[in-house]
Amino acid sequence: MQQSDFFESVFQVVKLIPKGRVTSYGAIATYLGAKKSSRVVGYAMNASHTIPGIPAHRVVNRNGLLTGKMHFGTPTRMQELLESEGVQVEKDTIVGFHDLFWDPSVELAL
DNA sequence: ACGCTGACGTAAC
DNA sequence: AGTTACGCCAGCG
Repeated sequence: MQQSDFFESVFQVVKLIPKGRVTSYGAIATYLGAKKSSRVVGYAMNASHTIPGIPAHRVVNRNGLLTGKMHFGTPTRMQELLESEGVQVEKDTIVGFHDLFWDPSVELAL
């Protein structure tokens, strides 16, 4: 495997996201020290389809919007998974996103 | 081999 | 306050 060091790092962080918590692409990018590469983080998620154990549904954009929901096979799959973990989702947006936000640069820094 | 696009985010206008 | 442009990197036409 070893897609790219950046991809690999992203996958590691995503896999560390606790159940019932969510994070943003930018948060991961910033944690990796490349906040400008937030786009690449999202792109890494796309590659996560080829790798098992990547809860990509726990990763949303800065607005808490399920931008990648359409990539889960069904447009509602991502929302279903989040709600299944206790995350309230309304209109494809995570309710209380700021409260459920899991920042790797903070959580992993401890 | 070259260029466009794409699960984002920040800055500028 | 809303819209447009740019940066980043890899996959695909």
